[in-house]
Amino acid sequence: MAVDRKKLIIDAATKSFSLFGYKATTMDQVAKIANVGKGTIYTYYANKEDLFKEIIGKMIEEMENEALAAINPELSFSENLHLVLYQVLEFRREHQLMVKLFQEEQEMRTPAVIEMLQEVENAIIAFISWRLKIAITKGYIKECDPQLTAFIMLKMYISLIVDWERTHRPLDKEAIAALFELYLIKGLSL
Amino acid sequence: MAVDRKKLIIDAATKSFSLFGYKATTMDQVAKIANVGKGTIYTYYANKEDLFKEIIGKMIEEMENEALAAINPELSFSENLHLVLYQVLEFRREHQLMVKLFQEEQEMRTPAVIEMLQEVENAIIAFISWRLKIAITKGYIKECDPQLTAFIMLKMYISLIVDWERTHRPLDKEAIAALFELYLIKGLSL
DNA sequence: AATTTGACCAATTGAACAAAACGGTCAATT
DNA sequence: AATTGACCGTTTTGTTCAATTGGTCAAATT
Repeated sequence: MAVDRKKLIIDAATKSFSLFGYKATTMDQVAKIANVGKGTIYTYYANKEDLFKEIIGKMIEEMENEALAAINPELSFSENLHLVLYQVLEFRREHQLMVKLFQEEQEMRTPAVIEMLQEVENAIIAFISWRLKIAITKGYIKECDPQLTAFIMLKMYISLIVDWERTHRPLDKEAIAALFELYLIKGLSL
Repeated sequence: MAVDRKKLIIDAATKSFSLFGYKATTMDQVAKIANVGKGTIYTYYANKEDLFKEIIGKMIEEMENEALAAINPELSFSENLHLVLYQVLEFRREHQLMVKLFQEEQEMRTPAVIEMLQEVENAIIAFISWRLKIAITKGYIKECDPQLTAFIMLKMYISLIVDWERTHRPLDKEAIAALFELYLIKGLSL
């Protein structure tokens, strides 16, 4: 085997999507960066969106691995929850492709991008939901709908980090952990 | 005094903003509906945005009154919190002007509309924050930053009602109250 | 004299058209 | 059998220009 053209294509597309976003990435460009004829791309992927899906899929896998790696069995459930969610949002903030896609979602509303980001959100919720089920079984937390609870947790976390920072000074990692513990785990009642 | 031209203008503008949104409402149209020369509008308001601001201000007042009216002193703090937030979101859902503005915000991203909706959100948060301060003083709930807590409450509430409904079957009023109580007041810890 | 008005102005918008760029195909090439 | 890029129909982009817009102000009205 001389060169793995499929890998060349994925690498080229990942680079271009990260640099220019989905819409601004052309198949000609991907072919050129990959040093491959445009037709070759279509022997591996049915269309542009299909290529995009594969790359997002790999990114989700990567994110899940990082989230799993963040879990520390020696710490409490709520501390781990914080670590995982923080890891996820850091991933969102640091990975060029992710940053570019969020930008494109709210600036250009590219349908394919909106769809894929929903996919990413679903994957995150599924991951948290999975950990919640374990926590409930082991009796670490109350009975609750894991799906809905994971949804609320992610939304609250995003609110605390992304939305709050839009109009106020950012909260540091410890402050977020404390707030999350207060609001969701302990509750406001005395 | 023959006719209150200022009131004619406000009524006309409110009607037009509610029917067509901010961008699609022209000053000529407002003048025509109000049966007033266009120049007259500019004796009361410096520009279109100024007129818009006045109308949003009146709407916020109306919303605050309805929120206050929803409070029932015989019920617990958390029940009242639910009533107020539910009232606010019902207002958002039912008032034609509000509906139109949310539509315009996400479809056309009109800057003046985005700015005013931020103003509305601030007013809601200020209102909840005020009630929270009272609750803390009276010892109904734990010490916490009222501003930040109100922010989180509104965001969580919007998540439960608006965002959740986008991909799942809607939660009824009682379910939302129970979830709000579970997540924010009691907490997930055993 | 004070208030109200709509013709008027500069700036913005959007319809219409042409040109360029796009995703995807496939006959020719390796 | 695998790879390619010229080619095709469609979509997007750039450009023009007339119509519309927010805002002004001299004239008309009270």
